[in-house]
Amino acid sequence: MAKEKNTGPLQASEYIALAEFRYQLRRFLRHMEEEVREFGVNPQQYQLVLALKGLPKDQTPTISRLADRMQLNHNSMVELVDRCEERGLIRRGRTGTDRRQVNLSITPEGEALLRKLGSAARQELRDIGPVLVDSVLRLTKKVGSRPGKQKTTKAKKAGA
Amino acid sequence: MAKEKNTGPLQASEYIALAEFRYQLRRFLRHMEEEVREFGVNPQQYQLVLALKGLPKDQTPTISRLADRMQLNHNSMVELVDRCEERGLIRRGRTGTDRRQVNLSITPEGEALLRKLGSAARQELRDIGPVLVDSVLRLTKKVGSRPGKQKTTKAKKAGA
DNA sequence: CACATTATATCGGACGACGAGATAAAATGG
DNA sequence: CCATTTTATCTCGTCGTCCGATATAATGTG
Repeated sequence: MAKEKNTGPLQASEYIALAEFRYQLRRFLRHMEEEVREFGVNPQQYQLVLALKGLPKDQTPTISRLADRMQLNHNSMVELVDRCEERGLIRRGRTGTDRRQVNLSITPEGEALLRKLGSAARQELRDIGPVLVDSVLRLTKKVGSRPGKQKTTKAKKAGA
Repeated sequence: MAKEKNTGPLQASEYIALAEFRYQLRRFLRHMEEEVREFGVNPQQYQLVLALKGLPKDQTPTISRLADRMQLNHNSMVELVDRCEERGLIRRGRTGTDRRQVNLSITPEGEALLRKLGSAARQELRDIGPVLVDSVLRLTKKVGSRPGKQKTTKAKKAGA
């Protein structure tokens, strides 16, 4: 049974699980990227619009906040916002209270993009989600219970 | 309770869940990136070594295979292999059977890197894994069952 | 008002990914 | 066995994006 939490060096099966997790993750991300590109939008731009749309209501949509949400530096976010604004996906707007801050909002075109890609994202996640969850669980739950066998059955040979 | 599979346009709560999923994902990826960089290695290089280490035994470690595993184009993989070889993490080796193919292998230095970062990866995943799983499940299972409450409360304001 | 802090913006440099095209080694057809 | 096609890897030019450093503007502090 062996359900130790094992904190030492990784076993071969763990490396496999970790690599498998990354593989599935990349497949998901890449598929979404391609999906996005078909609408003539760069992946990061879509991510920003999505981050804006999905920002919890108690948070203000400033440059810094979004930078944190996308785990980018402020300056990178400024540039990303520039690009998104140029393509008409979002808008800048200054707040009344603090004129340093920028309030970002989504344009109708941005909303349209979200609608088009939203279903795809959900579908994608439905397809690959279980595999992702499986990978994570196998890595986080416990190790060594049965070092030999794994009921993986993952999609081998993706694209290329 | 509303447990419809809903295939139509996304609801506000779904956008939030989707954005939250991306947020947590980025946090995980970025944290690992920083961890890797502390060892003077570029993230992608570590990923390649890991992909190599975690490659199922029935697959040959060629350029193309690894390119698929990391969801890159062949040429991008060639360049990545170049960089990894220069830094002494992996080695190229031609096979006897088909001299077009390249057989990649991990150097002792590469193995050392894996050992150092393996535990970090596992720890990382233990920390953030449940949140990821939660996000995925909330998006894939059904929607509207518990729209109000989320045990989010995670570290707002991560980096910079 | 001098000074520090916060929020955004700009610029130069660098890295990595890609497309297009080149090479080398098999496989295939006659 | 040679011509042709296919497969596997490699090379090069280019572009997008990220980052560090630095600048500007607004706000806060004493």
